[in-house]
Amino acid sequence: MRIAELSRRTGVPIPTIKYYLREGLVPAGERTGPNQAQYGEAHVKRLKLARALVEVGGLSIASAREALRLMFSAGLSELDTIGKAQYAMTPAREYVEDEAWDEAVTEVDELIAKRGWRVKATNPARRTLADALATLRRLDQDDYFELLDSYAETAERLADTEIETVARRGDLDSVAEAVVVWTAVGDTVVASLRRLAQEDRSTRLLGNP
Amino acid sequence: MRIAELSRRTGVPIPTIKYYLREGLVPAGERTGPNQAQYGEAHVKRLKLARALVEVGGLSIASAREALRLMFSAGLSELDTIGKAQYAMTPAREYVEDEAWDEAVTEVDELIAKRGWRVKATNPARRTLADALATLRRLDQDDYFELLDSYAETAERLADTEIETVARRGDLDSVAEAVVVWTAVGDTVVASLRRLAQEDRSTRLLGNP
DNA sequence: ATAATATGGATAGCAATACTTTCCACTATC
DNA sequence: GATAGTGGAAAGTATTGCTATCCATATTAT
Repeated sequence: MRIAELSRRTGVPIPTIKYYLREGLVPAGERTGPNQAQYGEAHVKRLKLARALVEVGGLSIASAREALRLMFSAGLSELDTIGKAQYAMTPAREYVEDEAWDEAVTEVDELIAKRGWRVKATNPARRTLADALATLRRLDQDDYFELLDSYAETAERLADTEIETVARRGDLDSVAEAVVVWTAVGDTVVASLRRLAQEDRSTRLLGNP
Repeated sequence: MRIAELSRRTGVPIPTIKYYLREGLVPAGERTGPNQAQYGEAHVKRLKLARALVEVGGLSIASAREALRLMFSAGLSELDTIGKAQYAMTPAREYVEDEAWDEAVTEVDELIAKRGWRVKATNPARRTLADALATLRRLDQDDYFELLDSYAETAERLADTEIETVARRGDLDSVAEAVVVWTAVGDTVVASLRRLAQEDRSTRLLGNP
């Protein structure tokens, strides 16, 4: 198929497809002439995937490219896949390293130790979490820390179900795809459900019957 | 205090403070002369809060302004507060209304009904969730829907703990502040914990001991 | 066969966002 | 009285994520 059909099949405008090709989110088609190329089902799939990461997952073009590149590079085990997906999906941020930050880092380390989680020191979620906790501290919202444990337990529950589902896949490419999709879109799913449950709970507790 | 101290106390550069004042994220100081104004502790707090929403919560300036405006406008009950916080924090998106979308909307409605959640039809999380589910469908990742229920249960658990903590606050302004902070920063906390737990679970299941 | 349309690829343009910079008349402080 | 800081307005800037325009060639329609 040529670019027009690729566009029709995915709903992505042609100029945007060209842009994604330039940016390496989607691999080039097979050249058949000076200004002709063929795209296949793999391109359709990849394009949909790229769009999902950018639109629903909120990843930047650069992060999405990195995530896709890592996922579908050869020689990765399932284990690598998950770690690298996370790495690619965490945008770089600068952290204010004040007292609140030091305490938050300690808190994260303690939580991980207490839970017995095996997490590499390089996992960027450590810093992201520390940053969020430090922010809460700076806003004098320290009492949220009581909830951390129940949050962690909840996260375990989620991870258990997810890993189980992902591991059920056959080939590595399916695992890779599932991990990428799941990590990115899953955040949105969890966040939305949390908001819905919050409205329900607050209505029950505070609202009229 | 004047702007330099406000900047020192919060770590926000003076030009950025001026920008936030222009954009209405922070109320103007009390004027004492043609080019002089006084800021107080309330300004420090508000500025920190605004920064947290933008930096950690990832809200746009416009969303942050809206969230802050709604939170601290008079005449709101705790209940209004939570609903409006969510509304302000969900950025507007366009949805592709195809078959996958219709099915996803039905799925969301069914889930809410099954759970017995009392959620207004206007809650934007409905659409966000439907969009995410439709995306999964379009990527042929339908088997994730088996997990939805366990996700929903997890979300309930989170919401229970959160509402309990927030409701414990004394005055409405504290509730408002907690809700705003919690909704925005909480997403990041949950997402980070989920990633850490994922790494742990995948290491256990797939990795070497 | 030829006219209209489409293609791939390169380059440039554009709108939105989140700041920064520059000015300026004035104020505070050393 | 010199120097630095202030509030406020306006213009400038860097980045991001597309769009639009060109153009030589290909494909398709007539």
